[in-house]
Amino acid sequence: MAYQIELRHLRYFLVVAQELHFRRAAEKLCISQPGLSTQIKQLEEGLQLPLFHRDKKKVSLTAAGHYFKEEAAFLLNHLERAKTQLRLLGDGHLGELRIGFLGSAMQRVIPDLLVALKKQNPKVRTSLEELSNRAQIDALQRDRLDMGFVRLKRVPPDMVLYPVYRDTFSVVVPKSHGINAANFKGMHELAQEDFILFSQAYSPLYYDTVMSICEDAGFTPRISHKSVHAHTIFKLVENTLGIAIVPTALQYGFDLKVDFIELKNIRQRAVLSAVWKAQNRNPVLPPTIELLKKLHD
Amino acid sequence: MAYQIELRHLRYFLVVAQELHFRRAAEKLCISQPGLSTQIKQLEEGLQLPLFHRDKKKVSLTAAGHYFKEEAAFLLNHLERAKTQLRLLGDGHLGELRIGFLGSAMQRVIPDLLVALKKQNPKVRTSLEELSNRAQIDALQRDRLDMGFVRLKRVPPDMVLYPVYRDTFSVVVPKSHGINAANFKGMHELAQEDFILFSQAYSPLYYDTVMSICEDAGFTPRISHKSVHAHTIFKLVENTLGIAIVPTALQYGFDLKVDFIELKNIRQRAVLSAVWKAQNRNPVLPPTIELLKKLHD
DNA sequence: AGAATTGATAATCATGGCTTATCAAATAGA
DNA sequence: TCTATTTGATAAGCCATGATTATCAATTCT
Repeated sequence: MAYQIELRHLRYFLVVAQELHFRRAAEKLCISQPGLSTQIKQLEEGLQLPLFHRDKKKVSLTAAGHYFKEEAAFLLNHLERAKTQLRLLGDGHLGELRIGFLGSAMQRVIPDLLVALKKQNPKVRTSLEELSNRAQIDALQRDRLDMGFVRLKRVPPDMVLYPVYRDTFSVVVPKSHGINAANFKGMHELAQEDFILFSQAYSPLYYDTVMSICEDAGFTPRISHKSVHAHTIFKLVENTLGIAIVPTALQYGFDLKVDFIELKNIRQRAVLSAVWKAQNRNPVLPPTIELLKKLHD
Repeated sequence: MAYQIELRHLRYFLVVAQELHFRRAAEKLCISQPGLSTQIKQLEEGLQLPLFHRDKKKVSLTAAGHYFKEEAAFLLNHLERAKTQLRLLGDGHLGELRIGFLGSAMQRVIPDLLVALKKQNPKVRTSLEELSNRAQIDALQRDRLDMGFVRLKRVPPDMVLYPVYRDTFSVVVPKSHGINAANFKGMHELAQEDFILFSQAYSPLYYDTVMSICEDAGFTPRISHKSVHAHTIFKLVENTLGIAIVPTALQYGFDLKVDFIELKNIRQRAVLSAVWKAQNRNPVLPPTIELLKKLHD
């Protein structure tokens, strides 16, 4: 072991890795450039391999550097998080639970969970962030979230997926539309409509499921618009730019002039699942999972 | 923020937390007891809460101390793991990039990438495997591949799709065919031909795209044969069993008696994309992605 | 009480982190 | 091509601070 690595090294390294420029990085860190250079050199000596290519006036990360950047960021983030958890613990709280969710989980599942959690243990603090499926998985992987609420059927192997809410789908039509909940016969009636859907990148499972609904009805939908916001979709429907198929839960919480026709008789369901990392040691997580299972039962 | 926390603090703290005895811990750490005391005090100041009860001649952990012991151990262990990973990487053994690709990527994209990669970082080892779209996604999912080259427009949510090469399509006709590059008027001339295509299962996107090309020309193709190998397709064309539509790049690398008629004036393009798992931590991956983006620009 | 622990404090030493001054190499501009 | 500028690395010195020794107050044990 050449040199003992300290957090200072990681902090400095991260800034250099970001700036790819020693002088700018040094300025950002409020230290001198030579000081920074020696610290980075120490780090490289401690790891026994170079983290930067310094050839031809250009600084760039080596393969090892790229890898270590991830790890260093992870470590500092984890320490920061431990510190906030400690602060809460010191205040008598049990800790903080960082939750990510899709917009469509805000209608029922998330509020129910939060209320129950508050009731069971008032000393738990929660932070909420609306994120796409993809962003949630990413944030969980990096320990920026403790629990996500997604519409996916598979997650990385070190994560647990737990379905919490099976919803029906509903067709969303403008009030002026001839078809409504009373006279609706079946999806086949809608073969000629323009469809407005959530972007496939936002939720591939939703997209595939909607496709299979139409396929079951014997047609391929003509898609006129895509969006990642339910509100946008409803606005478009309201303005007769097409019809939509969305999880039924979305009918609450918006004040718009559209009709929902619930599709009770089709096989597809909109499944919302909780996800968390199996090895997450946040003390608030286990009671929350317990609670989820109890709410779901 | 009172004090900047360093790894030294964590290292010292862990020993004290284990021994619950400052003098013994100091001895174990080969430092003096007063030095250890001040360091622990600094740590507590940095976290803004006490980690030890020191009343009545007995040292014990506070609740916060218990929690922080876990976290500190985790952090140091994680850093150690990162270091050994890096050491392997330095030996060049972990520096392997496993690439999967469609046959049609072998003409340009893959060779270009490999040459550039070798040039930028000669210590990276690469392994290549020709696989179908589906097989590549599967292998990526199981961590058997680091990067794939596919013709797909969507991939699972934990993967990234990055288009790297937009190619035109070409009609492939036998030399003896009346129509050739010089007198070709448009796709509508080929409405009555038999078509030989790549299997739908091999590449759904290719299949759909060819269908849309014919649709745009006002006909539905009559399909006489399907195959998963370009070579087979060309052989069939050569023997006047039909004509084919394939990515233009395939005209290089085969020695066959067929003519390529490039379809420059249609809207469809054969897009080849790189795919990788977002959370893949192979250190060779990031510089490769960077390289791809630079090559593509 | 006296002896022997305990961890905290005080004063001092010295390692090493940081500074300024400077360099060689590469780049940009005229 | 020549100069001016910018890059990161090096050299020498300062000083902050981690660590040391000496000591203390408090507790426990005999």
